[in-house]
Amino acid sequence: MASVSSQPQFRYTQPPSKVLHLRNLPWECTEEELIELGKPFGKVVNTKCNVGANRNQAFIEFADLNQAIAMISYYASSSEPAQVRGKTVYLQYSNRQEIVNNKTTADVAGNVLLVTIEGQDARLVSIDVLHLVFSAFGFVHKITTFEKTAGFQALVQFSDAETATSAKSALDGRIIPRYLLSENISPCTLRITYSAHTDLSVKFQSHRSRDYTNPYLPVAPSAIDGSGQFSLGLDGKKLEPESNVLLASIENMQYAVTLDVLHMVFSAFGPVQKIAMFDKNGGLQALIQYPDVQTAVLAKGTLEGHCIYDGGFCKLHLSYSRHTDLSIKVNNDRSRDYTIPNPAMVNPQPSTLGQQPVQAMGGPAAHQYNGAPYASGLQQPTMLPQPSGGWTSTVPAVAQQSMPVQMSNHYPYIPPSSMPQTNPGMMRMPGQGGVPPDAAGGAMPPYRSNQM
DNA sequence: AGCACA
Repeated sequence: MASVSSQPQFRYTQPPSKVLHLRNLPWECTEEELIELGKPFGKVVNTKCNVGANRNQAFIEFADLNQAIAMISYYASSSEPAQVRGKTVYLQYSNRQEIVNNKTTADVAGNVLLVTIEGQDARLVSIDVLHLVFSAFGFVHKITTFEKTAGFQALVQFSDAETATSAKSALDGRIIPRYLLSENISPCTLRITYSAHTDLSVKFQSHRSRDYTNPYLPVAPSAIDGSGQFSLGLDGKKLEPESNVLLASIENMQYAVTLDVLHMVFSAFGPVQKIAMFDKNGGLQALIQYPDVQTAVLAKGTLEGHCIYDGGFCKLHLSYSRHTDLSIKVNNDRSRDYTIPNPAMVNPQPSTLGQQPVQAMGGPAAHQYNGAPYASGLQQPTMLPQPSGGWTSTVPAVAQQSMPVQMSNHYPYIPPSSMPQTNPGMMRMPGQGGVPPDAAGGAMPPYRSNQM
């Protein structure tokens, strides 16, 4: 205990304490900055920053009460207010006598992040979008989401604290990129702290929790029944375990959808290995095989519910197939194995549908897909390294620009002349996971820091 | 801009 100043010449709303309460601090104010601020007045023995709902308050504890008084006194009569990074901070005695527990779990680095999604439509953010966002920093093992008083929250598990830290520092306080969300969803801010968890317990794959280390984990019973087919929508869905093979159903197929059209559409996300088309329940379905699950997830997340042609034609519904490797017996206009090295094996001539000439679409159709092509991240889109550039440069394959060369070799089917106001290469993606408008147009650097 | 504790 320090000797108490017996001179009440400075009366403030709070009785003196060697702990000072600061407010109006800039976000992400560091302990070092607090120490710098207090050092001229005495020995700072403890600090706590990021306090309060807005995390813009802090405490400084001096070794001696007189030092705290000196600081308060100084700024009470100074013409220059106390500042941190040019921002005026307001000081007063704390109503506590010491800083307790300077390090909370939220401050101790761990491999699991506690993410609070803030915003009007926070709970419309799907677990898939979160997965995509956090995968930019490393392999995401598990995600659980839940509703608390703090709002919509998620726990995101990485392999290690370093990866989690890079994600935290890049994403904390940023918004989820708009193009990952439906247009009518208002901006959602991420607030991130560390969780004390080290390994989340995920019993089922569901719209609320995922275990990406175990794609064949049973699907939650609650997610199975009643949900039937495609629940589209903005929030959780995806009832089946992820797979590298997608099952596509095409609704409202006013125009023929050919193998080549499917190949082009799905190649935007990664190499398509095999496609098999078949009729089911009077509609057309297709199985599309990628080399890896991540690519399929990306394609599904982006394409689900969207139409191949403008005007609501040929709407895609995607689910995960239980297949992992399709058996293509013969290459024809309904099925093809693109991995077969000898092109002579492939019959490029659709037999039932006349192949239409391809011009008329303002450049190669492939370019329409520049927004979501795969690129370097192809093999492991979740392994993109590199925290330093911020996630501007690290975000998933969605952001990559380069286009697979082979795209230009494919001939999208052009529907009959009655084709409505769009060319077939142009996907309309109004919904969640949609490619940003610029992306569809080809020129797009969506990962600007100012978009976060 | 007003006192910490997923």
